[in-house]
Amino acid sequence: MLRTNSCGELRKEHIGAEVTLSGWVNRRRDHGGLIFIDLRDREGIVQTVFNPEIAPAAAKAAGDLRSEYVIKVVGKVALRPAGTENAKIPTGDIEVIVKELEILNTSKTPPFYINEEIEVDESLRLKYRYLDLRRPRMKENLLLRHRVVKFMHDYLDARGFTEVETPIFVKSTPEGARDYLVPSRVHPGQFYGLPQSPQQLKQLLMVGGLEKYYQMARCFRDEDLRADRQPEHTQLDCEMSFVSREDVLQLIEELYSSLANTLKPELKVIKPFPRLTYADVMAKYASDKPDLRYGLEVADITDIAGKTEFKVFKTVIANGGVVRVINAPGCGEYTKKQLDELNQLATSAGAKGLLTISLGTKGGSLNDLAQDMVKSVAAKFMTLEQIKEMAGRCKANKGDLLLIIAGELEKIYPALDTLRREIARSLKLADPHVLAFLFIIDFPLITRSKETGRWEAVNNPFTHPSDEDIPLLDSAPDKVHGKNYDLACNGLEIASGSIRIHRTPLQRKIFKVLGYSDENVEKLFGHMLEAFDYGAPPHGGFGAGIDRTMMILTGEDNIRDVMAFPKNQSATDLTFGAPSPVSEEQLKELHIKLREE
RNA sequence: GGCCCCGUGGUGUAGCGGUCUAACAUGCCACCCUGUCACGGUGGAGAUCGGGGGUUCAAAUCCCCCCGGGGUCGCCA
Repeated sequence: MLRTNSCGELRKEHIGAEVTLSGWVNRRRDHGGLIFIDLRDREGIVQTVFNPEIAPAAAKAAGDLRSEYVIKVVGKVALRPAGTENAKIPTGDIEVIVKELEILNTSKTPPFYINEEIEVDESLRLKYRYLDLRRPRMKENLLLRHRVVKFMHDYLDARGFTEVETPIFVKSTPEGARDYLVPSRVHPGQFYGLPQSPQQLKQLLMVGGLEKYYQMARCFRDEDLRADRQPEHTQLDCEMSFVSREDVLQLIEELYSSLANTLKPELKVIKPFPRLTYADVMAKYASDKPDLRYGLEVADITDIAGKTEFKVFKTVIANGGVVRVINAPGCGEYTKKQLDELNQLATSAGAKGLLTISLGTKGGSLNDLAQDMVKSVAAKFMTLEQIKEMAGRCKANKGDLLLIIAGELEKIYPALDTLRREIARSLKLADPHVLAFLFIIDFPLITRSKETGRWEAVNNPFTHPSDEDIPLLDSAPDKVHGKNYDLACNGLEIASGSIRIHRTPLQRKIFKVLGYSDENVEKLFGHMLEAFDYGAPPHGGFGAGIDRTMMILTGEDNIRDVMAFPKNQSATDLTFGAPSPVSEEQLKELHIKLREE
């Protein structure tokens, strides 16, 4: 027997028990005579004591132990002598007096600390991921991830959902992201595509009468990586028949709030989740996934700006542009350098420039503000009254800093969003103990493509248009809203879904508006349309990102820290060294000849 | 592909033209140490400063190119 107990579970009630423990040497304190070994397993750490007077052989052997050796000890749980308790660890009241020691395996000195929470170069962590996983942070993240997924399974099972697996080798379509491809050995020159999501499959499951389906679905996208994006990620994929948007939103809200309350009770969830239309979030937060843990709302001051003598404003407005402001509270005394940095940030996010107006020093109210307290390159082109009016729009006070961006509406959103995040970050406005969920609804269904100038689906072509907007499909497709919805939290998009089209004529109509030829529709979506013809029920659902869910629950700002074996930014797996070349024989079997670049 | 940031003993950092024959902490090795818990003490090994080129009397330090890593835009639900 290798163990009777885990290291981490031992408490006062185990005193007197003879236990066998196995684990890793977390730390060794060799006093010459007495040797203390902190023994670590998944559940925690316990102090073991080697006393040459009690067990001479074991004590002698313990002198050779080094960090990360794997050992088995047999000993007795004892109360620690008075005054030597360690309040920092849960097992700190007791210790194990060792009688026998067996070294199960030795270890080389690890390339980085496992027993200390020190920031280590991430490439090194990824190369030795199996060592990184021993560290408390990664271990806790993976254990929590398991409980989150388990909670979702239980939650949905209790509500009558059935988990159905869908294939990983599916058909490649030109829609959406770039597909990962798998060459077919049996069919020369042909390829499978890996699913970007099981979208069509789950709709067909609804046609198949499953009614309530879910799956922990692996999704693949061959696009560049980001802090919250990996080439493969896991989605809680869910679909229901005979539901309205309201039913789906209720389910998501219940699932996420009970999940957070159960597994992370120390985090505060604001209920009910606010629902904002896409138009609202863009106007107030310049983002479709705003962090609502802080205000810093964007205000429109186009009208006031138009009355000033500031030429930049006049030109922008004359060209149909707008002027927006964000208040940076208490930043009125920012230095030239700090203002330059904000400017830099705004311009690199696509703004033509950033106008700052410093509202003097803290103390007193906006009414006390005098012209000579105002600092801005544009100060002489506007009256004190105009400045106060702008300040009032964004609830600014004396001592604050107005950040103003002028330009074409669509083009200034990124800069406003960037500034809002930056101010919140530097002022530490986002409470790490709050989960600020919100639903975004009433997205536009169809938009004009920037590159091709053609109409394209904002979400996917299966999203049901809002009933009242259906008549607009011919006259003004861009005015049509969809029955889709997003769940965002703390600045991340967490889930996304919609009520789908379930009748062929409407689906054909959408394809027509999107400019698909009849021939293409048959080729790409014929199987879907045919399925709808056989009594497809009304249905809708969502896909929720498990990895991003883990990010908000753990507070990690990088998706790699909630995955066991993630890829780095260049999509390589540093543990295995994938991707890698393959043999000529393998290529030949797949009928593949490499191209000269 | 564009922009920004980073690369110094095993690890984390300091040094930012000369006093660097590269410092500190920790880890590692040896010896000492019977109540520590980031144990303590003494001694020791360990770095061609990511690579290449250039500027200079002199480069870890300045410039250029390359490589690697991260963030971001494009791309992507």
